[in-house]
Amino acid sequence: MDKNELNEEELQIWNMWKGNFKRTFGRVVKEMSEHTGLSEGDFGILDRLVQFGDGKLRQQELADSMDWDKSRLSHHLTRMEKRGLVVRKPLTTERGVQVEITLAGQAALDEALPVVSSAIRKYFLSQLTPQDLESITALAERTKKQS
Amino acid sequence: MDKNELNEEELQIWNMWKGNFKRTFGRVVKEMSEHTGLSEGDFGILDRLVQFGDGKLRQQELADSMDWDKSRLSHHLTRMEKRGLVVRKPLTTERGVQVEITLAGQAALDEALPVVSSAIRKYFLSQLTPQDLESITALAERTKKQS
DNA sequence: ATAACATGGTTGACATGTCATCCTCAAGAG
DNA sequence: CTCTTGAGGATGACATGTCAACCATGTTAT
Repeated sequence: MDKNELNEEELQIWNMWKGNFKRTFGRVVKEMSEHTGLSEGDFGILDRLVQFGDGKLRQQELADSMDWDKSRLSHHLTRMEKRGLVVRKPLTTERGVQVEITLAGQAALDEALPVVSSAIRKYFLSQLTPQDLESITALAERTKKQS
Repeated sequence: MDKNELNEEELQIWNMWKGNFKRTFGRVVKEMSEHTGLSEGDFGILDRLVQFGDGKLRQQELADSMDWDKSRLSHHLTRMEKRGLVVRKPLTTERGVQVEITLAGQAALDEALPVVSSAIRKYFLSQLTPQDLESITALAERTKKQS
């Protein structure tokens, strides 16, 4: 048995797993962006601002919670600021930058939340069996611990 | 019960599923790109050229098999051609363009194949239980059939 | 034949991601 | 105090993705 190359079934599993994610995730993101004009990144940022910081967060904290590096976040915030979704203010107490959601940002988020929820239900949750739930949970645990 | 917003567990499932994919898939892609300089798109294109067309494919067929639109593929091929991985030639028999893998492209693919296989084993296949296999297969079937 | 339409591809503009580099400011080490 | 070091960000260059417009060439209807 060849240790290197994947056999047909192994390749199939990989391709099904990848294809399923891209299909489903793409549907959810597309439904949101078509209905609200927000991208996945936009939504993640706005959502964290209100969930974790009551509308404002330090830039570095935001980057950590998104699992983005500081450069990526900086670029994205620049674009979002230009669209009026957030503002950046220097911190007074310490070094760093405070990111705050604007009224327009809050409005966009409020509009997006139900769309996202229903899309996740329609394209993802509704397709899951109880077995799938177990599988997803356990697998996520396992890969999180990997090197 | 609120039909719109997701409850805590539903949100957890979505986030675990999404997080697991991005982590695992990212590890595989990163391992390949670090070892061979090929991106995910590069690899998919080169692999299909040899698997489905013995080294050459019509551009539109390639786009279909990648599930990419023609624009995306056109841009990507332009960059790959510049790096010497493929060449484009007008078809003589009919309208359209023939994409051919070059020697350099074949060499890059040969180098990448074992790296990709071992990365998929290490980060993905090795983490799967028999239950996971069933779950992945059945779920992929279900979502493929969705609207 | 010619007008309408579909197919196969390219292009430009812009959004998103990644990487390396640079800048500023703070905390310690000498 | 000066020198190094690291944290927090910004920036420029370039790769990747998306969308709409464009162009050329076949096909079909009238």
